[in-house]
Amino acid sequence: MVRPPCFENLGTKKGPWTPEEDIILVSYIQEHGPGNWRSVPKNTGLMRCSKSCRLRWTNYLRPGIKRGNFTDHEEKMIIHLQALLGNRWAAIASYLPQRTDNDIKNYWNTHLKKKLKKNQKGDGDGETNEGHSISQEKGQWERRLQTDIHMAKQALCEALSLDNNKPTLILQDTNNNTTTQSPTYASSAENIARLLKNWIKKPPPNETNSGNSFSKLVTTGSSSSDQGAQSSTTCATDHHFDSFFSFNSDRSRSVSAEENANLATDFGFFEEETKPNLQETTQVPITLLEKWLFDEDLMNMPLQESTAGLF
DNA sequence: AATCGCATCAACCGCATCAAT
DNA sequence: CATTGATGCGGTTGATGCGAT
Repeated sequence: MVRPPCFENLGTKKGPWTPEEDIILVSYIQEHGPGNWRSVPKNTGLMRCSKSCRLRWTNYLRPGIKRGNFTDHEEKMIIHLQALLGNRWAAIASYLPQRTDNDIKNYWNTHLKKKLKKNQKGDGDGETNEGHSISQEKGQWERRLQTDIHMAKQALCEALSLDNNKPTLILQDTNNNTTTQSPTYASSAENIARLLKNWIKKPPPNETNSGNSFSKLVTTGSSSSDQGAQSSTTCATDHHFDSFFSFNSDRSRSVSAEENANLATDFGFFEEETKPNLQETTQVPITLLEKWLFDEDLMNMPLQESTAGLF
């Protein structure tokens, strides 16, 4: 069969997204929810292919995503998970709910690879090199198993979260008080607000250039795996994970729920009554596997040692 | 100040997989 | 079961920024 090209329509726009396009996309998703990407360009008039819209949303505009400034812990996790799972970025990203697979992939290729090489030259016996070589030895089924366990857990978590008809986002403040909020596009609104601020400061000469300058100005937003695109429920699940894996030292989750709400409201992304509600939530107990996976000491241990008990 | 080369990261592309019919 | 369309994933590319010269 002949697969239709991604850019099904002639005249489909490529390259960096403009603020206008972002706003259109966010508004549309706010109204209709993520998914059914095929219909997005049709219904919004965006001259982008469905794939491009999905990617833009999942990697950049989706709420609850953190960009740049990888913490030491995140770094270790990525190294550890990469050794374990290989280049399965989506699977790795599912353990770092605030990060997108694309972000992790980029970070791996630009920073961590080099770091590992350096280490390899330096002491030849670093934690990570060993992990890497072991990953080669580990059979594919083992990797699959690792991911499948997580997938199953995620599915379960998702199923549980369906109890609450309204999907919720879970936030943790500086006092480690966990709160939830209904899904909003606050982060996206924040992105766009910031972006427009810069946009106004630095009005681009024309539409084409505007995208470029804009894309460099915006530094927030980007998600975990593409799962984020599936539904706001999944998004809630991501935050669920994030909240009970409170390993992330960089807890400065950019903006609080309330700040988000205000910002987004200021920006007119949702009506007053749809402002995020802060409510309490139950914590999901951490599993042994995840305990093992995220244990700080284990992360510093050569992989072979740390996996000894599992296989 | 101009040029060059490297680093970074958003976005693209093609293939794989899933789901509907 | 086969076909087809939609979505997900991972590798790669290209535009841009930035430091060195």
